[in-house]
Amino acid sequence: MLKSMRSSNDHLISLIVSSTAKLHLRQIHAILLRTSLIRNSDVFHHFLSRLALSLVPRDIDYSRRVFSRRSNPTVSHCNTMIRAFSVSETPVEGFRLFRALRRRRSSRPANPLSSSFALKCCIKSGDFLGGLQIHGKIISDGFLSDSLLLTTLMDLYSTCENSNYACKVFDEIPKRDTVSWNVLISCFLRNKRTRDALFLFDKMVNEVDGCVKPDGVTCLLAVQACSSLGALDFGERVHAFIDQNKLGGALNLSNTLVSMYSRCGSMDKAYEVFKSMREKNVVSWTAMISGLAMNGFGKEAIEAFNKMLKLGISPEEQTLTGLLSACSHSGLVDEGMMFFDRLRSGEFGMKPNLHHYGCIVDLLGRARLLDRAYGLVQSMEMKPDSTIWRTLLGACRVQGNVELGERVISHLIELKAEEAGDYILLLNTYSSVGKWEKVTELRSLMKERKIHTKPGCSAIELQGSVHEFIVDDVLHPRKEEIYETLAEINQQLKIAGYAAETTSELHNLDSEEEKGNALTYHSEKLAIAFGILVTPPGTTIRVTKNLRTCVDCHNFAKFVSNVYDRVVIIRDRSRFHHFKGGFCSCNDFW
DNA sequence: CTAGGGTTAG
Repeated sequence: MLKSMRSSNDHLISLIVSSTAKLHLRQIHAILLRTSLIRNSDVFHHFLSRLALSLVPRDIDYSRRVFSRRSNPTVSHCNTMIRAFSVSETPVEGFRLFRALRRRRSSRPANPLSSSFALKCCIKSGDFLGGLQIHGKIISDGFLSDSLLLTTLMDLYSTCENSNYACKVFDEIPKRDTVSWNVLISCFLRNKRTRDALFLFDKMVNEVDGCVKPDGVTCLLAVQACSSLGALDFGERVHAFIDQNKLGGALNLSNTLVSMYSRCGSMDKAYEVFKSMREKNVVSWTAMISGLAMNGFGKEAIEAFNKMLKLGISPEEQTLTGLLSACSHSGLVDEGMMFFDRLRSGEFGMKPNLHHYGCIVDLLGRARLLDRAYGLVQSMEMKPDSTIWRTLLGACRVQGNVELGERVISHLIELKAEEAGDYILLLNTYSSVGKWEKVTELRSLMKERKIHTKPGCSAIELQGSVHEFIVDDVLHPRKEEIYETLAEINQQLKIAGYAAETTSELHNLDSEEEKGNALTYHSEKLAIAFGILVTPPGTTIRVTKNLRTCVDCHNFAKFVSNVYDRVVIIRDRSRFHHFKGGFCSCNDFW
């Protein structure tokens, strides 16, 4: 009798486990209620996890209802529910349930899975304090030996931007495996410790920690790190590692490679990877289109977009952002407006978002149609954000439109989103038309409001290691040689007709008094000088910069590319400048 | 009162 009952339960459970459709589960629910089999803890557990975790789309309300009707939920039942909340829109509920569970079972420690799922709830809801509480409970429950749990804990500190704590937890993990390493790498990546992330990758490759080896995820993270640093050599090394160890093939990894190569200014390599992919999705196409856009291949980006449509792949919002930015970067005004109109008509199944408007504002600004750009911003159905205004401000700066510039910055101030860079743009607008009294006025205002500029930072990669420079850098070990080289370069360039422009571009507020004689060295100049110093003649110099390159440095790079016969590639905040023989690929006005 | 947990694309 008992045996037959168990076998009928088994049958039922296998039925539950195999169902993913909501309707199906509802029918099963009805049967379970009618037969009272729902009371069976085992059956209930399987039913709940199916309903709460496997159902797509998820139905958290239904799950919550089912769960709350259970009179004596076990720890497993609660865990399932906490886990369901951790991936729901209301993760706070999961944390609440965790606390209720612990109160109820005060005599015995909860099982480590409860803490794990509750941690995920805190991570999702950004509840750092709740996470800290759980950390305390992990200690008091004696779960510090649970490597998986500690890995989740690291992720908590990672999302709370506390990479030092994440490191501490990492050191305490008794058995570190590839995933723990990956979480630390992803932590460094999220917290702008990109070089540390690459350092860890190297350590893993060299098998510093026993037999822990990089896997596909490690490589994906490393490629992302290279992408944000613009470290092409390192990226190629990681790519080679992927091929050698047969870790490639996954769609997300290939997509990341495409993006990395294009963000490192190597469109050939990006296309090579793209072409070799057996399967491509929207993300692949978007990566390719955005890459082409960034590198100034506007026509090719449009071609790629049309081909994607032809293949029946529907674009996403980011695809359109890439396409429209391609049009603006390459000065394809008519094409850009045409795509924008099609977008607005609803042809692509979406409405223009802020990024799309931003691209068009940029497009119109570059085409010197400032009034039209301003009109468009005012006609937007959503509230323009600071980026939109900032784009417009950039256009004002290029065209020396003081009036509109002032109006735009008042919008930014109204949004309480004005940044130091915005004041600099306005400052440069004033100085470009010679309004010096306004410049002085604005400067004292900035001093008064204690507005500090973000330091420019440039990076250059040499033999796989990345060297970073800030304005007037004095930290680099070879600073003497670098400054000597820079002085020599300046002399050479002067002969060729280069004149440093010290009046209209003032990134550094405090440099006014020094301006003229000893001029400030922007980080990109230092990086370029370093490149000239340490690489053999003819080597391409690749520099990555966090801000927008100023007119003077842009000019400087042009001359260097000619006088020293080098290809210089600068990655700006949003795009690439390829300098060769005294010219730049960009069609900006300078 | 066993089951069940951690990282990852544009």
